Amino acid sequence: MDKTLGDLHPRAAAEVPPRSSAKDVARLAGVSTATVSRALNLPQQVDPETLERVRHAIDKLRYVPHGAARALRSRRSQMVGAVVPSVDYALYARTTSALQAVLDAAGYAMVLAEHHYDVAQEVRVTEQLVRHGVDAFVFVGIYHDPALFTLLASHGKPYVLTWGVDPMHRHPAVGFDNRAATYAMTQYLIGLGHRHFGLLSAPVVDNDRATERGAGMRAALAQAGLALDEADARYGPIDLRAAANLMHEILARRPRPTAVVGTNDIFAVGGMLACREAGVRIPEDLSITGVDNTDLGATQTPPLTSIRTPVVEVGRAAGEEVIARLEGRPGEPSRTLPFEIVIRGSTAPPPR
Amino acid sequence: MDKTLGDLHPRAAAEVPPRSSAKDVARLAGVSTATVSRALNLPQQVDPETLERVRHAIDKLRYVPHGAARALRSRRSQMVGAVVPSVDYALYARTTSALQAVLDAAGYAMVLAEHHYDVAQEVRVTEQLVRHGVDAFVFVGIYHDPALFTLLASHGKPYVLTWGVDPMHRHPAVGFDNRAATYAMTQYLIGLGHRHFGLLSAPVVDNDRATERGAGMRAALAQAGLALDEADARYGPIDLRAAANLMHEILARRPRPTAVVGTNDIFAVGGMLACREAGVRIPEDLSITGVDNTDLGATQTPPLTSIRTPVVEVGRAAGEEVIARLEGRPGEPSRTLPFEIVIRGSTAPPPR
DNA sequence: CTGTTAGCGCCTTCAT
DNA sequence: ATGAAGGCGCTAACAG
Repeated sequence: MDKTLGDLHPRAAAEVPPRSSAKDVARLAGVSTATVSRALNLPQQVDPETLERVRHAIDKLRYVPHGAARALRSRRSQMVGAVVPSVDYALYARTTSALQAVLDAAGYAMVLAEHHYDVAQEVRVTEQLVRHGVDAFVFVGIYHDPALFTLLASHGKPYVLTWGVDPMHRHPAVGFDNRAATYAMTQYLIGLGHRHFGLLSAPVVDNDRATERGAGMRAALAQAGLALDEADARYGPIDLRAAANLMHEILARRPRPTAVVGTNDIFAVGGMLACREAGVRIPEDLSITGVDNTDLGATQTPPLTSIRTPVVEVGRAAGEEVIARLEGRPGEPSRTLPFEIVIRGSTAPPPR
Repeated sequence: MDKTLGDLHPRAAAEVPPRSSAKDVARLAGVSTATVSRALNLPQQVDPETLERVRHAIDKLRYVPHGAARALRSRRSQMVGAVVPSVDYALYARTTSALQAVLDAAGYAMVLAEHHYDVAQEVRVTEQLVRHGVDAFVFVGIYHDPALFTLLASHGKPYVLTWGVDPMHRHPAVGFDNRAATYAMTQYLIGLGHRHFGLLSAPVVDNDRATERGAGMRAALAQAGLALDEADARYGPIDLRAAANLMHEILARRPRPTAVVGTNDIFAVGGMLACREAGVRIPEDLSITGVDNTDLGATQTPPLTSIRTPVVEVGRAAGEEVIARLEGRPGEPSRTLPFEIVIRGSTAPPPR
């Protein structure tokens, strides 16, 4: 029917009945707007009978409080900004999801922004979120542009850093020790007999996770009297194909490393791809390891040795910490969560 | 130093200097707040010299406009709600990321909420976002609780549905034809000679993607005079281990299907895991296919035959559509984007 | 327990 | 090109 079809097109905002306000609810319930506000925010202070009348009016009018007005008056928007490099990396998505669940349960909305590993962009999007009125922030990583902290301080916004530990304890942080993770992994590889290592990493500039993970590997090597030849290290974007291409360069080295550490599972699996293409057998010819213990790594043939990092717990704990600060409770200055090596089929003693 | 350390603790909000307002900027620049507002929103109407003075004052005071006040006054918050089942599914994360980029470029903030495949929860979180003042919405999927549309209509919020097509054109939608995707895939398998099929799917209740993908498979079978025995179909959560367990049940069937269609790559890879565990060879003994063409599937041994769905394009287009509606432009009533079968090593003619 | 009152910070006529 | 003034919807302070 034409009439029906005509009705389907999105209507201009002007044609929509104006949304009802606290005043409308007050009128219908025969109370003042102050009582409506109290019914919503401090129901225990309202006479049960009045409360009932107000609630009925709210339902009838489909009243939903105007968040901006509330935020303006109460100086709290009940929104938290989550600023992450990219949710394309599955593990940041998991942390973000856990954070979202905690915030939602406490009545906070989560505003998400990405900066694609660009510290300047990170400051920019954070200022956008300040502009939009978010009350507090969660960031990924420990290192950030000093301008970011200036911005946060000048607006008095609480924040929590995640996915790392702040050695100086200058900022509240919830995370794990990235350096210790690759340190442990490298020690394990050394224990298997490996002496010649390669590294597949994200660019370390402005990226403390990558920096620390590389440092952990180098520290373990140094402790065993070994060293990483920079010619055996490759840096590139977190992308399977890019990682595979870098791995081909490592495979071309002579002598060739017998163990390659990826700073996360994407690099490691990209490396495995290159090995398949080049006919290099894992783990007989070459051992390879990742970090973050993704499904991607665990389902490879052979399955990838990796490190289970507590990404979900980080998101959850970050949510708790940021809410604590928002509600005036002190919160932990920092929380360091445990990781765990998961040994699978991609590692073995070196050939010969 | 103790003094320094003492300074590291998060300060209570009260100790923070009050953020500067347009009034402060006006005073410093020697103009009225109206001019400050114009300098920000209609700079071409302001004398260049005055503009310069105002901008200088803004920088000096680190002034950031108060979004809530602006939203209250202008009745637009410049925030868009993205309501997705879960960003844990990597593909929704990619769509969300693309959406975020488009919104950010246009000055909109993205508020993210998840509902974990619960339609009632979807209405609940959407109302939360309305409460927080978002101007418009993007949802995943075509089917939703009618109460959701009532809510949106009663608040006059524009919205766009994604990841599917609305056959009735009742709602603006940006997506692809899920049914056609599995239809094409099943036809391809039939062409290889398969006659006995299994299905690994998400629960279809309230999930149009799963429903349509299952329907596409059944339609292709019917067209070839075949049918899916419901005893060869299994439904469960989008989770590798869960999918593997369901696949073990299918593998126990006698006679056993020679081809199993997963409604996405997680199910298919979970299925491959079970086959490895059971010693069933792919593709010699059994063919298996996914949908969404993830890295997870592409890197398996053998690599998974799948369907490249335009998940990034969907996010981008949804952003454009929702912005168009927000800015009063009409926008397309719906956009259907193409998909593409990607044939890899997990499919072959049936045994014997 | 409830009503009255006074803004929160900004944008937007209406004047000038 | 700029200023003065009112009010968006709500909550906090103060009465009663």
